Amino acid sequence: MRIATFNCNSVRKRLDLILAWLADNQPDVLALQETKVMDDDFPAAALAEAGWHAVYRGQKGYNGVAMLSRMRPQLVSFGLQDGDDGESEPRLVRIRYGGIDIINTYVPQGRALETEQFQFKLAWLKRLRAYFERELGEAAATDAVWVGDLNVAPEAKDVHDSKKIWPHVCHCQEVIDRFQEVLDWGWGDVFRRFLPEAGVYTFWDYRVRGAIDRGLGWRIDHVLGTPSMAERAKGCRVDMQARRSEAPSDHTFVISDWATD
Amino acid sequence: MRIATFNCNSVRKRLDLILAWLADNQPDVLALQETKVMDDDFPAAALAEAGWHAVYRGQKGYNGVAMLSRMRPQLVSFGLQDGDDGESEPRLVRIRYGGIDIINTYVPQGRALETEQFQFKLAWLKRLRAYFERELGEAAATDAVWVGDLNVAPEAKDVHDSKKIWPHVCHCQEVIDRFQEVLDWGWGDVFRRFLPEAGVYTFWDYRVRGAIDRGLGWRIDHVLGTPSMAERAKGCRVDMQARRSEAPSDHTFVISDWATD
DNA sequence: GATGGCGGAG
DNA sequence: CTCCGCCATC
Repeated sequence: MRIATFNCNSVRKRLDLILAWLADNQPDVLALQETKVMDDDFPAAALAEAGWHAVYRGQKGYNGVAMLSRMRPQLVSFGLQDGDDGESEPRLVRIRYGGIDIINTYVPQGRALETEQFQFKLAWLKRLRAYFERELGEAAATDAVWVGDLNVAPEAKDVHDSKKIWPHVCHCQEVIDRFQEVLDWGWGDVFRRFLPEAGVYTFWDYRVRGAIDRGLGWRIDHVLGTPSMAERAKGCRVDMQARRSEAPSDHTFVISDWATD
Repeated sequence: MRIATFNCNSVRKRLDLILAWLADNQPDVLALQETKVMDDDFPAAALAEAGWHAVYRGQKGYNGVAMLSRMRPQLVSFGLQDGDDGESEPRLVRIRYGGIDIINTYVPQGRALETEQFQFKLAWLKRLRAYFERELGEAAATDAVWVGDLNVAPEAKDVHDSKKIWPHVCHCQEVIDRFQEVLDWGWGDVFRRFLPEAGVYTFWDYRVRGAIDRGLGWRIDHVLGTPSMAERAKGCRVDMQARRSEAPSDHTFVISDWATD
């Protein structure tokens, strides 16, 4: 089973890139974030024509998540389901696919430390921990994979210069602590199990010239698994090619492979 | 001598198209309208790299004219030079090239009949007649070519359905009369001398689906010459290929060939 | 429908 | 730097 994640920064702008990537990489599931499209305008027809099923929830201009898969998922749900779904639906989609719960999140970025957007991000991570507890139950008894743009770089090696960047909305103690509380539900970092070295990134700011070649990236896209899934994890890698393409997203694809049982 | 004209609808968006077209068609001079770029941002370097000299005058967002040529023009001037040059400079450029005065204009479109923009268009044509008289002197004694987007479809055959369109800011009696006054200075219609048949157009509205294939165009881009130049005219044609290209302008190239003397 | 400008976001 | 939405122009 191959599960990939990609913050596409507009699914419409990246449609050709995504279709080519799907054809080349043949994942079972591709999780997309920042689709930036209302549901009526999601390019479902073009994806269907290429043989990909899509579930998606978007809004005008920002956010938006989707799950592409070869077959229709067994179950689909959107949002944190804690009473504020209008807000959280374009940030969380969960499918059951091949007997696995796959959760795709686009965690709020948080804008700046002193803003209420940052407080919202912290609260969102707390709500997410509650979501996993409430919706998935015991981690030890669940086959689940969590992927997405988590907007958290938890370790020093997740950024190119931790001291220089610290404190940042994606790399500061409050966010790391809140993220750890989510992990404590029972998530294991599958990305780092296979890519433990420093300098492996998944996002490079458009505004930083030559960021890729200068190694000025961030590891904020994640692949995590419950204990049973962590055991089944066979590999995880980052596809740099897409980030170097003609009209790239500022993120790139992360691909994970899992034993089918 | 080959002189071409093209309303490019943003020289930056059309740069690759223009470079490819120049390489294929090897004009001596290419007149551009609606470059839509401030002078500092004109892609002069990329053109120079391909061996093309450029003179240009633009403004923010709208209008803007340029002349591309293999060699530096002998003389260059911008605007109607009647005291309102700030306005008219991004609409008129004149060069002397190979012993010929070549005038490139982007005549105001005129928005709608009841607007002051339409009155401005009529006044602009009057000012243009005065310009030719004042700046070029006697037509019979002048080797001059006038090209550009004139926003005038003077004859019924210049539009796909004259009765349906009439009266339109580009196809109504007032504009035709005012245009005739400009022609009366001494201009001969070289485009129509070589392309007299109906259904030959240079502009197709983006908003009309399948406009090209359905023949729903306008002939509003012109090539005219003084009597001596009309005599030297060897041919005129419209290049449909560019309008059918991937990311086209709504206009296409008009190419004229002239005996070198 | 396809430009550009602007302001907001990342 | 590159998206979005909105507005204006043609």
